[in-house]
Amino acid sequence: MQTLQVHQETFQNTEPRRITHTHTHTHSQATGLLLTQHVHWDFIWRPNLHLANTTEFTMASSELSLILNNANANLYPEPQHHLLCMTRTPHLSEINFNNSNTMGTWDQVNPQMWTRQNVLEWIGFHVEESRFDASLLNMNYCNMDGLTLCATSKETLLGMFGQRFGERLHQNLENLKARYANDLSENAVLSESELDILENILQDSFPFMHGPNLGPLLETVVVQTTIPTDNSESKYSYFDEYTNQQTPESDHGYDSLTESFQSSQAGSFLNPSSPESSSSSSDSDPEYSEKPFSVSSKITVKQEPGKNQKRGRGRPPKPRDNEGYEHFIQSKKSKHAPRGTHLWEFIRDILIHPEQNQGLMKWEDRRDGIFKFLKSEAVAQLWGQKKKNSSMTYEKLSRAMRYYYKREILERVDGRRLVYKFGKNSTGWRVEETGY
DNA sequence: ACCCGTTTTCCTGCTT
DNA sequence: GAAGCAGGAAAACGGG
Repeated sequence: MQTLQVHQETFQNTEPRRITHTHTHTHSQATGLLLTQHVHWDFIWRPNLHLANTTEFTMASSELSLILNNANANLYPEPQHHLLCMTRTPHLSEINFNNSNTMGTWDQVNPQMWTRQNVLEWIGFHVEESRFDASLLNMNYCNMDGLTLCATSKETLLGMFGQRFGERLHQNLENLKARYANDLSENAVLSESELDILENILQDSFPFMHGPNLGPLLETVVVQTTIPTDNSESKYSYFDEYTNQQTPESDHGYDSLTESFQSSQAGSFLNPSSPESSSSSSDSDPEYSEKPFSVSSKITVKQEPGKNQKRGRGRPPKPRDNEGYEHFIQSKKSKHAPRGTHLWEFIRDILIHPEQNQGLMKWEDRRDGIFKFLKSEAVAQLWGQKKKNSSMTYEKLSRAMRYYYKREILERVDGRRLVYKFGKNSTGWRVEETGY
């Protein structure tokens, strides 16, 4: 058995090609050698801070948009950068360095090593393959890492994903597990080429970081570990992790709307009828959500003053400060930027989950798709939150709504304030489509 | 670089 | 008068 150590200095070195590794020989029954990347958590979630351009933002404050983002991630899967997929403990030999497989990274990785994003992509792949109605998915059940997934019994999977889709997932998972079953003790040593590739990945991942800057951020060690194959061995239990997550503080100073969503998030958004949903799902962005521990409960970002400043027509340019993290986010997302949820989809999703929307909107006529804004400004705020636009108002939102008339996504409802109707070009709201 | 689709912003006039 | 509606105009912005 060999233990390989890549020291922290490796990443402080301005010349990463000098990565060194040492071998120590020990007798061990360990089944594998894992490359563990400890990325400091402040780095992981600080970008979220920057993204949240709201007056006041708490980690738990934007639940609806976060949940919707999760839903988006499922509907429009976004390929993740290698390193961000590696925040748990992937086996180096299992990393798809080419990333050319259209199936996604998960296909090249032992399911036990999957990140939550990998699990999402895997589920998304099967949704596509089986033409399963993704709107029936409970996103909370999709938000688990590979270790937890592998530790989940068939019965539980069936319960989570339904008989047919659950069966399919279970079958495929078993196949994938079997594929990697004999491979765990192999590739314990990094070859020079693998080290080169690792260097490249690190460089790609932190293009704005150079040599010494990487040091404080990355602390990479290679550890010898046994991969648990049993439920009881699973250290990072999905259920433990989420049920132990702290509840949002009540005095965070966010608006009442958000509070109402905080209090309503115990259930699943996409599948509100699911009984044992206990996930908080407060991970705003799956890419940065691989944190094994809770983070501080409140983060406040002050908004710039001067909102009443007179300005010209049209949309002002977005602020371009903080190039560092911003650039990282932009470059990472630009590869395959997801098609964001459209406004009408956002509205629809609020409507089809009435127990989650806390009286923001209601159906006037469910069959005909007629609905009404009950808290118009609150909905606008929420929409703005989703679009990282703290100055969204109902007036602006309604203008966008009116543009839908022409495209027949919405139809006019004359004489009734705050009332709209879904048009023939909208989908996903009908009882036949949602199942409830 | 340019086009296109989808907003976002601002505005005027009208209706409830 | 306030809130909302209607829709023109211009601009932002991401994707192709």
